[in-house]
Amino acid sequence: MKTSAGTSRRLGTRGQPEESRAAILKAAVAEFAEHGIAGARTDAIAQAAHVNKALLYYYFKDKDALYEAVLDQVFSGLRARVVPVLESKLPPRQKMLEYLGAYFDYIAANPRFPRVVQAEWMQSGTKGSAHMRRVAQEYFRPIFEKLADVLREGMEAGEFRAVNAMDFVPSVVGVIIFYFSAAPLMKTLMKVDPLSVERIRERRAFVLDFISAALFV
Amino acid sequence: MKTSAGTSRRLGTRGQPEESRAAILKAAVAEFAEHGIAGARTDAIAQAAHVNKALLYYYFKDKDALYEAVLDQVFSGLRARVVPVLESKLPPRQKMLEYLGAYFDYIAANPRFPRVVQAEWMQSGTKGSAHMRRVAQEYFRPIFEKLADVLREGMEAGEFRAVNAMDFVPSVVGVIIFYFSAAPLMKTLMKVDPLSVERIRERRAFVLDFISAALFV
DNA sequence: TTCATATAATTAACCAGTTAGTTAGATTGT
DNA sequence: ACAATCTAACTAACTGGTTAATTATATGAA
Repeated sequence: MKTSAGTSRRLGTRGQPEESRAAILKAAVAEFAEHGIAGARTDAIAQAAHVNKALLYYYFKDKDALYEAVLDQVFSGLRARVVPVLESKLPPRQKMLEYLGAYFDYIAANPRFPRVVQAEWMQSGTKGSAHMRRVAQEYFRPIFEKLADVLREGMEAGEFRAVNAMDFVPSVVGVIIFYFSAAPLMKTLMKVDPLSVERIRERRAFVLDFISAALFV
Repeated sequence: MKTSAGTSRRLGTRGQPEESRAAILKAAVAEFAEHGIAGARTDAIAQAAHVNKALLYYYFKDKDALYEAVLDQVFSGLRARVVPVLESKLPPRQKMLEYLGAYFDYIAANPRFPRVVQAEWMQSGTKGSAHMRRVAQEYFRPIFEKLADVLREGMEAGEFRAVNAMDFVPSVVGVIIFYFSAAPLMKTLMKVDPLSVERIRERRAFVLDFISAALFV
């Protein structure tokens, strides 16, 4: 139900186009996460989505555009969860905790997302790729700046230790994200499943405590 | 090709085989770091090493074996720096600080290494790839266990807060590594060069302080 | 109600460019 | 001479992307 009022467009459609598109996107997230941008195979995506490969190119311009759509889905979801918290009127300490929790929960609910992002980090070495810059501008900059505000506020209130946002923010992201992208490796190293429900609950508590201890006075 | 006049270092004739091998390996590190394992091009490696592509296959079985050699170089270097510290007789607090510093310095001196590793994380999604397990066994397990010992010791001495090694270790790695793999993105976001010498010095101080605050009582 | 028509959705088959890996031989120090 | 080192040229397989045809549905005139 997405035909909005106004000019009724003539839809001589069969099947559910939205379903196909969504299936493709979902399969693409998995494939890109698992093999990276260069390693992802369009045939594999089509097969996983139970769809002919040409349909990928019917809905998306090319592999790159499909990857871009994947990035948008991942980051718009993150933004939707996290920005409301940062724009709320909580005191800095609690706002930070809420932010950390929201971020963690989003990643925990979608453990393959970090890998999609890592694939993007990878994309081009020293200089940033084309849509890395776009993603940075559209998603990261606003979040980063709001987060820097919270830090400033907390430091002025004497509740936070003195930290540089340029140091603090990537550290937090690293702590949250790295655990999940390293999970397969950890699985081979320990007996415990790093992604079991209890483990994730423990991990969440640890992350909040760890960063609290590092940031709060 | 560089069949130029003059005495430009012409590897390729029967000069130093070790030099050729080393040149290939160095070029491979850069290429794998920049494009990941699937994105790396053997032609590009050969060209960067000023060597015929067939020579890669003279020294290394195939692309995969070359990547394995790259992994070994990266991780044996890390181990060489870090294990002596962990086996020294320092008190836990100082041993931990030494370890963090050594780790950080190794990565800072080779900022592309994290990307090589990320490429490996990526390699296979849920289950670990063949040589990820090997790397884990050969390099990570011993380091991890020694580190867990330090933690236990420090906690028993009442110098460390109560932390689970399974939580603490990947968090530390994440903090150290992520900054470098995110550097290209940060460069587009801030005015400061995240890899300048002063910035790296600042970053080092931050990391030590950040983790100290999070771990020490 | 019926039926031709337009068009969205979907596919099988194909193609051109790329890439890992090979082969057959050349070069060089000893 | 001869083996270690190195290369130009080649190939088999793969992969992103295209094309031409096909199916299903809505629309509207008769």
